[in-house]
Amino acid sequence: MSSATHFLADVLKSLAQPTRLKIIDFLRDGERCVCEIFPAIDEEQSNTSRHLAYMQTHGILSRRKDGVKIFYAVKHPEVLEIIDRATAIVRHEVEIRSGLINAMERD
Amino acid sequence: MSSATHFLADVLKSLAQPTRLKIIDFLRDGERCVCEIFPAIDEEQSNTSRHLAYMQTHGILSRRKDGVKIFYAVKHPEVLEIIDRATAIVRHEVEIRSGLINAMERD
DNA sequence: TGATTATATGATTATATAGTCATATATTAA
DNA sequence: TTAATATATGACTATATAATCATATAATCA
Repeated sequence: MSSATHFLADVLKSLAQPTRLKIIDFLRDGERCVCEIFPAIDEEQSNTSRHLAYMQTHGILSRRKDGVKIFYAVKHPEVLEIIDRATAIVRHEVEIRSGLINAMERD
Repeated sequence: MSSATHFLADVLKSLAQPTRLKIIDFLRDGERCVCEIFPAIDEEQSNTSRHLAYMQTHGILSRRKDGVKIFYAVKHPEVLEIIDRATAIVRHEVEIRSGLINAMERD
């Protein structure tokens, strides 16, 4: 299997996790330090730190150090575009499935 | 954690796997039966069948039966848009990283 | 220097995932 | 009815993942 396909899968995998999606959503307004991120998303500091490191390693987030604080930011605008399109798919699917439920109820 | 975030993560997870990416890429031209898909991507029939079922369950692929054959197709155009944007991220990252390697070699 | 704050990481556990082999099921053809 | 073909699935294994707790490291401040 080509390494490009694996790299592509890894980029998508970096987004395909609830805690990471919450982090990215919180970073929509711009860069934030870890100390702001983990309380905002209501996750443990250590777990948040691991997910941030994961996304930075996979090229999804940038990292900047200022004193003791580490600031992370979304690195590519495509990340937010991907999430917006995936959200559109979720919306379509919810519509389709609620339509099916309504049709069943009419039977 | 909200169920919408989990649904969103599941949609992205359906795309974030090398074998599934190969399947989706093969389906870019339109619907294909399982018997065409698994030889094209060079995977076992059973493994291919599982990934197809996974993506159909998660709303990524549509499924149509015609005799013994089952035809699958990409259900939402956003799926291909997502993959194209993730590919752009991969390209940017490869550029950034090869730039870093060149800079190291100049030192 | 010693205390405090911010972040990262080792060790561990529970769960999820991908893949394989063998086999079941369903449809069509002979 | 039997054989052949297409697809799905049970059982299993190896590996990856997410989360937690405790602790290490690094920077700043008193």
